[in-house]
Amino acid sequence: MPEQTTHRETLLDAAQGLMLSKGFPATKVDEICKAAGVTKGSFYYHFESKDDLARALIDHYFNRLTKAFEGEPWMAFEDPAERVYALLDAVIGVMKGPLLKHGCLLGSFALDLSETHPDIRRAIDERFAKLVGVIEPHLRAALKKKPKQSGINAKALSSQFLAVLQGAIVLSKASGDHAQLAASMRCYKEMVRAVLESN
Amino acid sequence: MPEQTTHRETLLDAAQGLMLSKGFPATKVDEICKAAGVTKGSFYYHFESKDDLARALIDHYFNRLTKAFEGEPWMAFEDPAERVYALLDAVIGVMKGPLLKHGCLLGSFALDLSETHPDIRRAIDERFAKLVGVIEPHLRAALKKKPKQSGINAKALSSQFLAVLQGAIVLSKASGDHAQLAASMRCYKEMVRAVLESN
DNA sequence: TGTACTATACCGACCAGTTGGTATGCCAGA
DNA sequence: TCTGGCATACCAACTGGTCGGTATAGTACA
Repeated sequence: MPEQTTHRETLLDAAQGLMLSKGFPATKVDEICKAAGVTKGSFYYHFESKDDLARALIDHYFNRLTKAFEGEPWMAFEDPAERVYALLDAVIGVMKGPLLKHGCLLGSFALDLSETHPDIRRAIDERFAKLVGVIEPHLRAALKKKPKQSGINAKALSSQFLAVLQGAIVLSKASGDHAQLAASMRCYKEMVRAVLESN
Repeated sequence: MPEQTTHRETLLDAAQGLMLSKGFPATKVDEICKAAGVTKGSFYYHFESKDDLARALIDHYFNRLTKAFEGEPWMAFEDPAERVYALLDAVIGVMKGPLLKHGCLLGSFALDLSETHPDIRRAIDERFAKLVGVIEPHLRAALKKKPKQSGINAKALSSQFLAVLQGAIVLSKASGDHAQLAASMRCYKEMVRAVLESN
């Protein structure tokens, strides 16, 4: 596939920006078209419906998100705990970029559409599982190296990572202060450190 | 003030239920009225506009939330750490009730309305600060009793509490599994324990 | 000349908000 | 005790703009 020759990508990007700030239901198709500099006919050539766009956006957004982590050198560390810390630092870096700074499309869709759009709920759940799956093996390995086991397991701790990420977005939106995002993730990192170093 | 003789409360409750599941923009005024068994004229007698209802709902919801914690015996403990653990257990209890099980109105509004409704954003931010303020002094006291100080302060740790709460809701909506809610909060509790017991 | 795509005008359902009205309770004056 | 004025609470029908989606007539290029 060559570079984007069509308006499809433009529409996806425009929709992503608008929906990150207002959510899916409040974002109107006409508005997306205007922002993309594209007409409505073109929109409905590329997408069956507004819901269809939502499904496409989940893919689009998730791909960009994973791409943002490619090339990050966090995997290089020998020690699993160090890998986890480096990964969290990489996340903090991505939080400053356009993909997370103004919200997370997956989280926003989860709140707005989960109960009315079962297929979308499932799509989001899958992507969430993949995100959690990135950090989980390293946390598990780090926990195994611990002398004393606490009541915390790798699965809960890695889900917690995503929960903190999503919650941090909610708080930063409410406060209007993007710095809160990184602060929450740093706090999670320190708490993980406390868990891994407790003995 | 006597018992509710008007439809105002009924409308607020109906709107709360609908908006917890679909969010504000997707919930239609007609729908609220139908759910409340009330006509539209009555709605616009009690509320100036749909946005006005949102503002009233923030109050309504927050009051119910704080009321749900009244009578909880977590303040009784001498040890500040024990107070924190008991408070978190109380939160886990409230998470099973109707106020949090299907979402949090403040979080949902924060994502959907923060960027378009500055006054609502501010109202939510205030309530969030109050919620964080409930746990913060006890965490601070517990941290002071610690032998060695880590890089974690009471402010960050108490904000983290709210972030985990909000994030847990996003995850539970995506998974369709309400049990995730309590699991996240229990994980936070154990992580706090690790922080407080690390030496 | 066909394929891939774009532009414009339009439709019908929907939806926030309005209007004009009714029922009820309360209080003042005769 | 009747009466009339007034405020509160509520209702049903309506309005005008909005929004998701469509129909159709194109254009650029192979």
